[in-house]
Amino acid sequence: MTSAELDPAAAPQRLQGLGSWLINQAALRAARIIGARFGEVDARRDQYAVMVALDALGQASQADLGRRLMLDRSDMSALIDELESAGHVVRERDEQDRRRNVIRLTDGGRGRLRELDTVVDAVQDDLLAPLSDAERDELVSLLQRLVAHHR
Amino acid sequence: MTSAELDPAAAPQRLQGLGSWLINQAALRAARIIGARFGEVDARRDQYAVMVALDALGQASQADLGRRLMLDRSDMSALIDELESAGHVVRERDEQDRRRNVIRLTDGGRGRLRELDTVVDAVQDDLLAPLSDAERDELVSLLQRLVAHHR
DNA sequence: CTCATGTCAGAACGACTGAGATGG
DNA sequence: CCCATCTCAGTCTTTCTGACATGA
Repeated sequence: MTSAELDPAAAPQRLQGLGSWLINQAALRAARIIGARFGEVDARRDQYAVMVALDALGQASQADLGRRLMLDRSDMSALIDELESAGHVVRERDEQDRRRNVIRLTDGGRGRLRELDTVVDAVQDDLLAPLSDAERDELVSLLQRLVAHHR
Repeated sequence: MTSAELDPAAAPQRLQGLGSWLINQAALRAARIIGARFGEVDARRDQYAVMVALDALGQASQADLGRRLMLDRSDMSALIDELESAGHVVRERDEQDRRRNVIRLTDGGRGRLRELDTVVDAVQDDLLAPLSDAERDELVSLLQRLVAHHR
């Protein structure tokens, strides 16, 4: 009998052994931590994801960003609007394929990204606090395979 | 260079190494699978969680259920309403503490729970498909510790 | 007076849907 | 013609807030 079983207000074992339930609970915790830390600097997770992708790719169309980040095209419009009016990205028509908007990070956007990177580091440390470095790698590896499988 | 790096529409490595992002992506996948499977039998995840908790505890107040399952007590009202009108639970005033509602599973509710258990098994197999049994245990164990730490 | 409980209305957020305009 | 991209308006779902009445 472990001490966990003695917790007077714990979820039932049957749920705690369920991957689907645990993943949802973990995501709930992650969302709260992210919401708190990102809220302090007036940012959101999806904005950060877009900027990371743009930093890695150099440039991308909105549809491409949506596919890579699993964000809907319709939500991407408003998202890019925000980043553009904040001066973090520029949006230009692609002259090779004039349906596309080419999105690129501005210098200001790169600065903002570095700022958010420190926030993300803090989120990671907070969220994964109970795990050792090796365990964090293990968790990341397992989740990578799980996510990669469901696409 | 692994094959994953060659995926033409993959999220950037920087995001894929982020526990918080991966957990959210995994939760998104889980939500879709759960939504699909539970939708087929006209059920939802939170209804299942409540019934599992009641089956384990015998009975519980709404506030207690909310604390154990991380559901807001304001949302618990409508949730219990649904389960009650479906005949899966009964809601009675606690005569020892008349602020509380005592919730208990009905026989019909226990039958419904067994039905949903088979759905949950299918969800687990689908969601955790790419992982071996040992890896599933490892993932569950890591997530348990992560969730337990953030309460 | 305080705190906990249950109920309610509504806000906030994220994910999604359908339609239209433009262009390859 | 068909298909992809972007935009817009709006829905659906889950989570959360604030308020209130009741009662320990």
